[in-house]
Amino acid sequence: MELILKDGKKIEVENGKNGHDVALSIAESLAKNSIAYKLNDKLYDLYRPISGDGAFELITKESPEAFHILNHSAAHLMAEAISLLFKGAKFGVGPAIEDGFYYDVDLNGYVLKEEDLKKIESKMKELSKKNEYIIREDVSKEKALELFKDDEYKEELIKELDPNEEISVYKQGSYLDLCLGPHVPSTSFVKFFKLDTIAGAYWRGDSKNKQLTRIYGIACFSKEELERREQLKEEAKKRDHRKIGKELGLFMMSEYGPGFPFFLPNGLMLRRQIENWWYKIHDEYNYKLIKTPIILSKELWLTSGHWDHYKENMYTTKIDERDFAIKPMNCPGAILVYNSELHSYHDLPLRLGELGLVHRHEASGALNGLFRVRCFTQDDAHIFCTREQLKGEIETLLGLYDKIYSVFGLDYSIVLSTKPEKDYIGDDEIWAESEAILADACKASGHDFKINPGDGAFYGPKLDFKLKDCMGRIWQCGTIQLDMNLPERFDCTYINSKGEKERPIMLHRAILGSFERFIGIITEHFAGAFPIWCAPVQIKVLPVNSQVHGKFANELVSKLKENGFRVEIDDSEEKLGYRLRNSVIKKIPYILVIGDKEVETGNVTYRKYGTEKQINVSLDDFIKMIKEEIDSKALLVDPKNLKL
RNA sequence: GCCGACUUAGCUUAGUUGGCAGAGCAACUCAUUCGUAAUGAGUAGGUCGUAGGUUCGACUCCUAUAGUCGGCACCA
Repeated sequence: MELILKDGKKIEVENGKNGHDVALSIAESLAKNSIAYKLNDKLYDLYRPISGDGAFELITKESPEAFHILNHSAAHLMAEAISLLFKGAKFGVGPAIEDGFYYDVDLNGYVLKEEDLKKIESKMKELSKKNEYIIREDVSKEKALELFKDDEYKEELIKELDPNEEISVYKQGSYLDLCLGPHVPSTSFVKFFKLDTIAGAYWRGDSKNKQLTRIYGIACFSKEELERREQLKEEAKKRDHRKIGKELGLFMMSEYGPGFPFFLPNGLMLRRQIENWWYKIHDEYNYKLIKTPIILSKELWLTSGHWDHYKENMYTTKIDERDFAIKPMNCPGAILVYNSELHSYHDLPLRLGELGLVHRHEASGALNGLFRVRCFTQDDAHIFCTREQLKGEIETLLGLYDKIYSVFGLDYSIVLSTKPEKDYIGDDEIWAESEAILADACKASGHDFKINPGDGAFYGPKLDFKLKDCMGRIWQCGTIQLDMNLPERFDCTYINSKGEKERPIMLHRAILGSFERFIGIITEHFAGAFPIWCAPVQIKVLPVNSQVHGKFANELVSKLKENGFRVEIDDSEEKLGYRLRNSVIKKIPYILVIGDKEVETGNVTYRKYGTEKQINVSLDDFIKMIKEEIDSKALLVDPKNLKL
């Protein structure tokens, strides 16, 4: 049989071993819009039909799609192994995911152990060696219900399918699964894999349902690829902000305050640099900066609607017999500031910025280092403007976001979330108009964006900013949200040019999101090797012999401090190599070694983090260089090329 | 909150069927005074997360509880 590829190339299917099955499988694939494959020495080249006329294109094994198909088949292989090892096991769903696959299984109350994963893996290897063909079959709904009558989960899924459509099932050996496909042609494709974690997961993702046992794994086309992915995980572990935070003395947690982080001297120094810079930029962008109280009365939260909609997540208290709540958001405070005086259209846009400390009672199981905490500081702002000013405001904001993210070398993408299907407030017309304004502002400032239909908040559409760190992980940090709710509830107004009261447009926006989380993200992004402008300690001075060079070294420290640098000296009576190592481990940007040579000439010898070169320059040149590096907010090292 | 795992010195950790809790790093002391990733010797440091229980005897087994971690759900 001959396959025609997209580029016109033809491929002959050889009549080798199992030639019949191969032809059968390809014929099926053609008919069912599934995948076909090439039978020769490279068994794992996958093809997909690009039209109904038998043309195929190559999906290289490097492509995400091939990886996806392989992992989906690995999920089936695992399910087959489980069905053989655990009689009566029932199966939920088992899809491929971005970095592997999982299957949700019901083992009748049996608690799966780590050792069981090994057993399942061995069974999978055995089945892989058997090289069972993965055959697709289309059956009627009745037939499908009959086939899966012993599995209530599959049954439930089948019942929801269109009775007039045929239902596809995939079979390999004794194992049969309800599945859309596609799959690799036979089990031997799934050769390099690993099962890594066992977790609980609600059936159909609903916490009202029973929890099934979810087993996660990963499959690759080669041993090397599998090892590479394992290594990436190892690297991520080394960058873990909880580990680095401890090593560098950035922050700590205490069992006396689960989810409430403590900032340690180094962590606070880092944070102060970012805060100072944030304040400075917001002054430049004509924000009015405020600080509003953490505790405010119940009535305020009733007016804002938080008491009714968000009460479970709010910390409440009583003061002098009156109910209060600790703010979970800064908006009402900012609105009180806005409403504290009468505004004219000349005042707008009014940008009220606040580094606001909020508390939210997050579920205990949601807590995660600095990524998910119960108290955090949002880099918040509430912008009050007229309808006409909206587009310009958004464009300015997009420029501001660019400026801030680029300092950290973080790429980002924008997602526009639009009107929910139901339970939203505001006129459809205003929704449409503001969605268009958000989209236009992105386009006008040259930003691509994706649309997430129906994912807007009930009170307005929003732009979300997804940051990508050096390991390719995505973090949602920034957001710009239009709010049609609170200005109404709090009766915010301004006097327009005709002397009439008018309702301003209100935007919520945060760039970093929360300081805590953002510091967690950049700690992992930089693996603790922060750019010199925000590094807790910028320079470490090491006298070769503290008795001989200590005095000179201390004078040098004073001079550097006078220049505003964050400097420490290590004049302990240890060998230079030992003290040098300690400074490198702490990821201090510059190490100055002071010995006879330096004392004589007055020059300094520095070693920059990430290099081993010793560079001798005059003190003035060194100071000038560091100042430039701080002012330009240069990265210390390429975060991707760090030796960890 | 739910499922599961984990919790041993400041940190990283060993501890085999229940029988005196062991190490490396850090700290401290002494010697060493040294030019780019760990000088050597010694000292001290533990109610084995917490509270109960079983047992002649519990770090080890059981129950409860707290915290952490991996997921799920949540993130108006």
